[in-house]
Amino acid sequence: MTETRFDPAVADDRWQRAWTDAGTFTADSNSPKPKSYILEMFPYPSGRIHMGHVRNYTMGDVLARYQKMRGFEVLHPMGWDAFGMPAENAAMEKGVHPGGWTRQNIAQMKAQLQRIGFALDWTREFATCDPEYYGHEQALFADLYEAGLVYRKESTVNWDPVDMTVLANEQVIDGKGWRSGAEVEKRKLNQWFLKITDFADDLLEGLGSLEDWPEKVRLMQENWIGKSQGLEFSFDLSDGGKLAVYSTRPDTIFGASFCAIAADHPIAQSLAADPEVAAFIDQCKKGATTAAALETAEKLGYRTPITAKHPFTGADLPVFIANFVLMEYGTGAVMGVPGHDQRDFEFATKYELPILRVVASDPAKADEPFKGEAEAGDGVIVNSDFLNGMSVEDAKQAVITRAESGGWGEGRTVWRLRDWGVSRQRYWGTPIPFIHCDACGVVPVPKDQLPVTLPEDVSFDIPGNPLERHPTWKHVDCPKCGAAARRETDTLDTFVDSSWYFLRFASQPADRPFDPEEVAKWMPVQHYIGGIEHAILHLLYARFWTRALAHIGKISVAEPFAALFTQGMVTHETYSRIDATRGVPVFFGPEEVNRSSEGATLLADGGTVEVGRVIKMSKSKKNVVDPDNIIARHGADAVRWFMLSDSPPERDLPWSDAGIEGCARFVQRLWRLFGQASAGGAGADAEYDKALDRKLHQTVAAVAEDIEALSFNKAVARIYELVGAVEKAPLSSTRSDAIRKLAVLVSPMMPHLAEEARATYGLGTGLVAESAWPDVDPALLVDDEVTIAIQHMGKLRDTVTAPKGASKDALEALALASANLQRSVDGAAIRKIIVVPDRLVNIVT
RNA sequence: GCGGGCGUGGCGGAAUGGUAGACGCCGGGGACUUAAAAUCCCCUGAGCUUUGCUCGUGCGGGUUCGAGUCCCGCCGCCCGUACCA
Repeated sequence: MTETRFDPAVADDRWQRAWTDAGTFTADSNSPKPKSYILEMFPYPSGRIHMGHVRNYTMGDVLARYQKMRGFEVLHPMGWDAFGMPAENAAMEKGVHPGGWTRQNIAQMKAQLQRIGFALDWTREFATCDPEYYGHEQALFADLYEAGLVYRKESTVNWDPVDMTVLANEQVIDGKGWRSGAEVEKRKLNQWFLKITDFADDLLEGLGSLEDWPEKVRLMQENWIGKSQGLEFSFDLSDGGKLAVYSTRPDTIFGASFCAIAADHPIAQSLAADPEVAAFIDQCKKGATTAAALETAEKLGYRTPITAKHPFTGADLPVFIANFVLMEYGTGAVMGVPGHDQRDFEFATKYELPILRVVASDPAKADEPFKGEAEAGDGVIVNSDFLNGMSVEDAKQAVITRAESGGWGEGRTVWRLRDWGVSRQRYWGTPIPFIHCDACGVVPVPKDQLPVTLPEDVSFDIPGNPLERHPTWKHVDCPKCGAAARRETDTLDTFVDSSWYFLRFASQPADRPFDPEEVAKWMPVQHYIGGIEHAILHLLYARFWTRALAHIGKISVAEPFAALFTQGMVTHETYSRIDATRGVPVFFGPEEVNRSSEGATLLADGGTVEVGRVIKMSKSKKNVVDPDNIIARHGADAVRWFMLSDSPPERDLPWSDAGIEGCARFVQRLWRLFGQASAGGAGADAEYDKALDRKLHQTVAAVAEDIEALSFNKAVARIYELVGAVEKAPLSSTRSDAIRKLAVLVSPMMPHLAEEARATYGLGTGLVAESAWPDVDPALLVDDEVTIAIQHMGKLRDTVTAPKGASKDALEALALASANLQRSVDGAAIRKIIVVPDRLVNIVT
């Protein structure tokens, strides 16, 4: 046979059409087969598919194709998380409509995904900006309102005083508005909230059932929900009033040396007649609202004339207004224990307040000075009257008991988790379906009037919410009394859109968000794959929506995702030069640079550029590789193979040209091997090659195991080994059989190559994508012989071959017969011999 | 600041507490070729007094017959931190 090359430019398109024509990946909910729902986090349509998407969807694709070969009816859908800020930014910068921009991006990205040959059921595609989708979302939101899970309250936002608009945290840079450069202020707005805290206990409990979630994600969610037992109690104030505080560390109450209240605490407000106090309160309003900004900002306080009486010692503690205390948490006031809380320590140091030790590593160290920081750890209570000698836990209980019997406080379970603020003062999102009437108050839009659609005629030439300033959109009649009323102009957080999309993929009736019976057939998602950056918010919100919908009887599953996998990023080295005049680095893209093993030069002028760290691909660092170019050059299968090779899927994957070229070479190497399928083997028993057959069966079993564990890099390594072994094996029927099965084995990763090889070389009938995974003969999985390590004092001295399952005595004898071992032992008395069957013998002298 | 994770050759990585470096990339040598590409074969952690020995999994301790793996304390980097998605 003349040697040919595999041509992905022809084959990729041919097989993508064949799968579409055959409806290979269209999920049938009425199939009698067991169901498997494979889902990757749907993309935001930013414009182009990037390598991170390719990696994410390749992993899901391998699973989907593999599961299909294992006899499952697979649902593997794709859609678009299409609302969000980038569309509005594009509208501002380019003068386009967010909807048009988004639709164009979707069309482009869909075509890109199709060129990679993903086994997706495109019949279920939708975008969250489809009025049909967000209309159903509005109906669900109204249902949750009816169930008492939606309410309104004041909360703080970032306010740009120049642009007169709310800023997202991302739009606040170093405490300033990204466009205006003005110092950001905190401002209060009346906003919509979802009662996720009603489900705090359920969401925490539920983590225990998520055995196939990464331990780290469960831990992060547990800490985020943050259940803790503490004490709420009141101080008697010098002005005759009371100050309620909450503490998770009542055990340290004897260490309290001050109290601190939030700037918008009623007591602070009551003192605001004093211009100094008013000025301080104003100062506290400066800055952004993020936890990181609040926690790292310099601790500032204003000492009020009021003092608080310590409930045990009777000491008068100064009361401060402080910028690090938030009205939203607990009671908006805290007791300051500088010795055992880092924030309090910094505050006390600045304002020269006593720093008392009430916890020590042991009672003898009750007077040990602090080493420049608070000690938040465990220990024994000291300097604390009746608590002395107790553990931290016992002391907490003792204080709570004493407060409750004394009637001045009580134990309370509190959660770190806060209710979910879903209001956004933006255009490109789901309109919140409510109407404000002066007479009737807040009235939901009747369901037969849904969807509340976004107006098309909006402008983005000035900052702020276009819905707010639209001439007619918000002016409506009250559905209840018919009087003139105002439509809500806030839209929903886009995390709401992504909190139930997996249900809509499973079932898409026109008149309802989903059909519970159809949903029950597919849910929960068997494998959910996406980035670790979603470990908390998206995954917690989706879990909450699922539980909330179950709570109001819409569905019967409690947890949406049976198994979760968080994949790493695709990274690339950076190329830069320092701009001589401005002193800042100027970055260059990989296509502008000639990279050799010694370094890199700029194609434009031949001068050297600095090769920087390997970091996440980003436009600003220009270290982006476009999947389209790579697919055009090497074909989809080489890219897919690269995405799965080398790096474990949960870790970052550094992109390299050498790597993708190696993958493209391997595709051709396999193609050549597939061409040898009919060489030599006539099927006679004499041609049976047991060693090769064993390798084949072991590899099939191991690759299946690796895919199921999503250890794609190990599956890839196994396949390399098998390919090497088949290439080296003499011609035989076993070898031909191995080649045919190899095409099936690699097909989840390299589906186009597998189909083309089967069709060209007659390796089987029908589509590989619709074939069964090869069977494994368990008898061939076990080796007859094993290599035994011979150690002296834990150091390797020799290896010997022994029959599998050899007795301890036999292995001991083999070890002692080793000349290398004897030389090392050098006649010393043997104290002990450790034998690990089929593994090693360790001689201890 | 707080919560979580990661750290192994030149590079990506493999390794139920049991032979550290499988597999791939890069690099070196060779075969084939008029030549190149492609392909194939061999070598490739460091060092040494090289039948073999010593060192070596971010740093410092510890547990163990035996530690990349378990424990304690550090360092560095990454993710999240509630209005980026």
